[in-house]
Amino acid sequence: MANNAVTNFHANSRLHFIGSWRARYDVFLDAKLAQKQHDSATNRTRDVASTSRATPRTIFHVDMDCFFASVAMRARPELSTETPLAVSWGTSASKRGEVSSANYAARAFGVKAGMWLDEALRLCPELVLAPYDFAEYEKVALEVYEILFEASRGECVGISCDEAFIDVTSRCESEDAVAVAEQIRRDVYAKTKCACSIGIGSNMLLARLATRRAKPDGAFRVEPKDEREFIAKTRLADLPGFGRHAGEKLQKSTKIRVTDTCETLLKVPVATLKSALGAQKTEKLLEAARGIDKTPWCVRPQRKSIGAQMSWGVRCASNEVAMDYVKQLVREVAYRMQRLKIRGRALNLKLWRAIPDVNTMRDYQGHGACDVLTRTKAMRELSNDTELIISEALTILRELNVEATSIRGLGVSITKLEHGAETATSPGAKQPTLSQMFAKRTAEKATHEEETCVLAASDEELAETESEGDDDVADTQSQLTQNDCDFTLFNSQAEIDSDRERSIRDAFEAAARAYAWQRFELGRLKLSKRRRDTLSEDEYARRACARAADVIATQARRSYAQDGETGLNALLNDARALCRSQELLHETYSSQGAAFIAAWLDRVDSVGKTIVIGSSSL
DNA sequence: ATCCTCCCCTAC
DNA sequence: TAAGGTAGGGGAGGAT
Repeated sequence: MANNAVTNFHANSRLHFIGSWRARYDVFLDAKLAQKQHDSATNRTRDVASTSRATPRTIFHVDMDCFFASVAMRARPELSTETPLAVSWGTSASKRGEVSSANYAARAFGVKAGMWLDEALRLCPELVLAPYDFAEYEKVALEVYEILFEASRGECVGISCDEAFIDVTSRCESEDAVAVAEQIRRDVYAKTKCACSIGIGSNMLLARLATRRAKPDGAFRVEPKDEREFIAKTRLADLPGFGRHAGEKLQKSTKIRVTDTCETLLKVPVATLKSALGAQKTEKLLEAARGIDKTPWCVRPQRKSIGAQMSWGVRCASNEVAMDYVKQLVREVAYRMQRLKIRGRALNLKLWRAIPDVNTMRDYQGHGACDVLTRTKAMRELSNDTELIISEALTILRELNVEATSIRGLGVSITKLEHGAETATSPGAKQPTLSQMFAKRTAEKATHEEETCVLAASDEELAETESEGDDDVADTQSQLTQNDCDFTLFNSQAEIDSDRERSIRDAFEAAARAYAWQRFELGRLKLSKRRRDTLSEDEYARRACARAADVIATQARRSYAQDGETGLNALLNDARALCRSQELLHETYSSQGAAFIAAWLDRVDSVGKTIVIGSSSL
């Protein structure tokens, strides 16, 4: 049971969404930069990835105001802006969980992000709670990025789903910076119904600090003549990179508090700071305290590591279970590497080991008090091959020699990466067929079908023929519930044990829907012309889904008959890959389709993991 | 000297 | 106590 919680959490967690933002954004960036190269044939080529800025620039720091809460608000048009609302995993009944984001009405009651829900409800009993909606955050974020790219002609550095820097130096030679910022803010609001704030400064640091003054829903510029004064009065806690531990160390050795200003810090002997914080950190801190920021401007930084970890609900009854967790993590990482065409040379295993006798039984699912161990190993070869990485990872796990029952979390990450390399060709790598599948979007002509992916039924298989008559309509209709299709993938109980049937059916249902939507939206999934004319678009899409599910069910049965469990797992991997590939298709899809597919992706993802982990820990 | 490993710290 | 993921940078100290 605990494993279900793990996998569901993993796919639905706010931290996972935030942490994996870069990967989603990269897909968008690639499309953007490719388009830009195309533009440069007609326009003048511009330096997209310039690495440093010596001269003063005009930098905007664009930050969405209480992003998750704003997105939640637009889904609830009946609420006035005066209604306090918070996004949280918990409900007002359970009062468990933390506030992830609170709108400004809620903040007026003292409700803040990070606060426990029971406290938030005590401060503000009428607080409206909204669930996470990751698909929607992604959609809004990319809409905002679209605007920022436009406004800055591609000079946009994405920080997260709700935050970015843009360089508008050249544009602000002829236009007033604040006016430009206000225009961007209006554009963002018009497109997304979400407010953002913009800080303006001569470098990224000053722009970021300016945003603090701009919020909420405003713009603020640090004028060049005011920079000295501005930074001098800035609190140390506001400087980026200056966290809790740095604050404590500083206070211990210098009596300076994080609430003191940069001005104060500069009076401290440099040697004192260095012994407390280290040379590099001191250097950076002192630069920041003078308003200097030498961070390179890089629109598309190269990824240096890629990994996945789990430290929630991890409980291992035996070594085999621990090995299964590791295998599952490696599959996730290898899959991402294959999709991104990245290979690596070094493997890092991270393991949370419970500290004996410390709060041991108090945990429900959390990792509790732990030592965190990490081990690095050079891999036999530059690779992104699932099996190779699994064997290397299991070697490390064995060498760490940790009692399985004390393991509270595991992580796998790959470093020393090489980009753009060819993908592993070993048997495990079925996914490339999917990249082939979706590479076609950008391909000049829509030649289809070297698709060997199990789920990728040919269009012919999916297409209904004109000759199918009204009987078929009735047939299909009988399979439809009021709002949805009925996806029966496994008809016989004997085909698969009933415990797992439900999960697998769920996964394939989601996969089938995603698949059908892709085809539908690409205009390649066709019902008969007559039917298309008589059905509403919604109804048409539903039938198309039902049709696709049917074909996939047949394939699933065939695959199970042929390869048993192995065949099913391969199918599940494909299902996950298929749904994930929606990330590649944002530009092609309608927003409705993209949102649907994103939701199904989550389901396939979690069901897929549940099955693999669950089956091996039975 | 320089690199590497195993941490620690930070941001979002 | 509590949905504790992903990624980057740096330091100490050992290996080369």
